Amino acid sequence: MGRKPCCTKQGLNRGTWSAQEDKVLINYIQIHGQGKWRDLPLKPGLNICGKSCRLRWLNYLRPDIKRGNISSEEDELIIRLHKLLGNRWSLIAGRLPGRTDNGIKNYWNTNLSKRKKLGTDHKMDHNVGALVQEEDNNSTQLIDFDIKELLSSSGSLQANDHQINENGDRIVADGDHLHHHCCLECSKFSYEAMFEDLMDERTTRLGDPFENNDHMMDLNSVDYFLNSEDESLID
DNA sequence: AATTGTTTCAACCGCCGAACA
DNA sequence: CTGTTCGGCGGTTGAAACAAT
Repeated sequence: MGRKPCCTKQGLNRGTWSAQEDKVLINYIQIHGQGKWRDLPLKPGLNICGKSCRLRWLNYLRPDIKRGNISSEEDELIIRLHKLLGNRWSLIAGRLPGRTDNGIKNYWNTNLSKRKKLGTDHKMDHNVGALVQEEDNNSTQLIDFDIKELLSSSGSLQANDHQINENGDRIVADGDHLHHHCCLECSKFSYEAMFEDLMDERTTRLGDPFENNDHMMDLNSVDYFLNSEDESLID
């Protein structure tokens, strides 16, 4: 019944990795590839839990990793992606080639969150101008959300003639799209789900702004993606 | 040079969904 | 179908490095 246990987790080394342990791990992955973490503690000279091995490889030893020296472009991108995605570090890291989720999380916690507290990132605090498509009696309607209002924790949100109160309850209009994001049973409004759908919907219409060429993504395309209007959907 | 305070970031922890026997 | 583990994730910790006194 069930899987075999991965390791006994008893008597395994913890803490800072030695150069020898790094060498064994790199050697193992070169031969066996990633993903066989369970077998790693069995390797001679590597008495470390497989989970720790995975973390060491992904966050430190991987050959394509970039550490430190976050460029201003990356800095700006992290802020914008964080505004869109929240603390979903792996998603953010996926858009920054060579950067790890742990690295970006650390960077945010030590630099950006501090900056935000000091109120010095106001230049990034512009409207994204999100558009939500809503089906209503077979006609397509656009709802223009003000992202600043959307992200504010208090007050009601205006969406044309629709309103969403601070509890996330839609109190005027009806529509499939908002139904999708407003869990009426629990009255919880999911910004994340809404942003995900916005991203998907815009990607379909405008192409993937994150489609990169193995290196740095094009910030201009992100600006276009985030700020462009699609006149074809407006009545 | 010694001590104390601050910052950085690698590593750990616990949770969750997927996979598996 | 059920119970268990794996792999992945975000939050947090704490040792090491650095700065200030």
